[in-house]
Amino acid sequence: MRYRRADIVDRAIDALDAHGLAALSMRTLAAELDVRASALYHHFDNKAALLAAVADEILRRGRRATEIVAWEAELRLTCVELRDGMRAHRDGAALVTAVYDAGGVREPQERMADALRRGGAGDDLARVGARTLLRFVLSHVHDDSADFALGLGIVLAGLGTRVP
Amino acid sequence: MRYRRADIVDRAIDALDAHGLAALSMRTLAAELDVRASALYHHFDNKAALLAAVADEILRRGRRATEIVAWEAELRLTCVELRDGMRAHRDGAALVTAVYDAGGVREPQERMADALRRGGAGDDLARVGARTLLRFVLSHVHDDSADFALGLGIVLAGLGTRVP
DNA sequence: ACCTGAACACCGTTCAAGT
DNA sequence: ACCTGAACACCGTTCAAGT
Repeated sequence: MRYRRADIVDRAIDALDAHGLAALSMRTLAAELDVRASALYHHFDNKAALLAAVADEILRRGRRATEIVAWEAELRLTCVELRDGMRAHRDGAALVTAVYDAGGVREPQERMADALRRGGAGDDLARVGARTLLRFVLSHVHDDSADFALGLGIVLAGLGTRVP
Repeated sequence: MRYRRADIVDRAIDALDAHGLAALSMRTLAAELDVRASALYHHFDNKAALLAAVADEILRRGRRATEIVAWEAELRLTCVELRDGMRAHRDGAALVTAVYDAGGVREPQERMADALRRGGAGDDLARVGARTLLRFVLSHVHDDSADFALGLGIVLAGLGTRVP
């Protein structure tokens, strides 16, 4: 069989759902594709690059069409969308967090910073607020939904005391 | 040489400072102690147990005597202490986060929940607020101090809108 | 363009045996 | 009580060679 990058990413997401992140090695993924591990290096520089592509695809699939609403509602919706996207796959949060920590998946954070600026926040507040929200989501993915909503409300209320 | 658990934990912290978490394998640590890797399994069940002991020791060393103060100041101090403890060692944050995610190092979170309850928060708010703060600290360890203080102020202000 | 085969330099963990 | 020696079943990555 001959594959393209997208085929490998698709299969990696399947493997993630089936066996989890700890079991997603270059060798096991290659075996699922009935190929040697070394073949994957034709498509990706290394494992980190492969995981980054997988994280991007997971978040892309989780994204819904977003209407322009009041900044707080938009931020809340973005956070819920992110959480849902990650929860749709086994170890999705662990994977996205690893890639985020390595400098990837910056788009959601920029989207939230834009929303804050549209709401009247200055550059520093928009930047720090967006990062705080993004990290809140990453670290609370596995809380139950009530706790997540309560914690998110706390952070948004804190932002509300500082956005005009 | 014959060692005790504490000797191994001390050497692991030295190795962490010198070479980082990624380089801290059972084999490299054993080599620094001039011992085989298998000897470490006499002292710890597995690598996760060893890392948990290292994380506890890092946080214990980072803890300063805390006076009883107003709940917000106490929370702020606790967060700064945690951050300082982790920043004192290379990959300290990555290590403590890994252990926290595995269910370890619950004491700081309990301390913050107590502070919130003393401040008048209900059980749910104390629990979620403490977790939100703990995770804020874990995920902002490497921000510069101004950004950390600003973000922490946001979360504390949010709590302030809910604690009587 | 995409893949194989073989190798290199590692891992965590187990366990009988030594002192 | 603490450690060795040897093994088992893995890793990520490289690279010449094949089609």
